[in-house]
Amino acid sequence: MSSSDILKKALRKEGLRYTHQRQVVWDELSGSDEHRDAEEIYLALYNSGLNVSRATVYRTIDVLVKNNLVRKLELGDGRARYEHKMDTAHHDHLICVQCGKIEEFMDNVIENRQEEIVENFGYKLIRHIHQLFVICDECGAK
Amino acid sequence: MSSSDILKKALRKEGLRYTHQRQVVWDELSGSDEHRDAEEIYLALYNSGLNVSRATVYRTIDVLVKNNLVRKLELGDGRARYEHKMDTAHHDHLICVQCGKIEEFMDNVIENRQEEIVENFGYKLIRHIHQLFVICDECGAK
DNA sequence: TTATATTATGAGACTCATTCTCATTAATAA
DNA sequence: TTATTAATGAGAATGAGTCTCATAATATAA
Repeated sequence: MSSSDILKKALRKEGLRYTHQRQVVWDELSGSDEHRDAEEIYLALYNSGLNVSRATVYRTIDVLVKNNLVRKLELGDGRARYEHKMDTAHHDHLICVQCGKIEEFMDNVIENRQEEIVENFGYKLIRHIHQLFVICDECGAK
Repeated sequence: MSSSDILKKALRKEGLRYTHQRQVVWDELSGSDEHRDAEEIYLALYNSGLNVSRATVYRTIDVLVKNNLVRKLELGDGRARYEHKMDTAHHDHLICVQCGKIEEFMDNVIENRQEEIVENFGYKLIRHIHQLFVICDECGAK
């Protein structure tokens, strides 16, 4: 299924219209594995001559997040980062506190433990945030 | 060691002055096990007739966080919550996505796994955020 | 204690990411 | 096509948090 088919399907499911702006925002996100904030997405489009307003970038990202095409990362620095979820398995993140580099990790032991913990409380797990703030090899070498 | 001795010690270590405002902000935080935001702290003081400015509440909390007397929680909703760290062991949080209730958990298996993961990357773990967003028993019962 | 030096506070201006408003434009339905 | 309705753009508004600077309070020296 092509990038535009995926988007169209999600929009149809939500009863939303397929627009040029929504496509280019989705293209920008799905075409990179970086973890960028909304302004970076906006500027990348702007610098490609694609004038999508900031408001529309934010609105489109919201739609993509709601439909599970994009993941929103809150790192606690006031700017949310976004990553597409095409062909990607679930993972969490390591963030270097010095250089800001973001790596991904996934650990089944932890995933299972989480479920057990929540179960013991008698609760239901909806989602989780697990971020390991580190000093990466390059920054630590100095 | 009394609440004010703890504060005085931290301030002395930082070369900061011991003031009435810093004491009442610390009293407010250390006297409750809730997870409140800066505005709630400010209002609690205000309603007790203690007029500490918002700026000073923020500045004092920063000092307390830096000195490990208070922990800052970023839940991704744009408002940081704070909890005191007096007589408390390390723990992470469960947050009900419906009612906002916050519970604490701690799991050694997960703690150890984190260390191993970071080690495998050749990185050094500085701190972590682990939040389980759930539907709690009360909200799930409906 | 009293004077002096220096830090802390308060009030409100400011910042910055994000959301909202509303007139205009574009996509879908008829 | 046209009519209907949703989406967009521009910039105003919001809101948590930070900054400024004149004034007040604390620590230091005498």
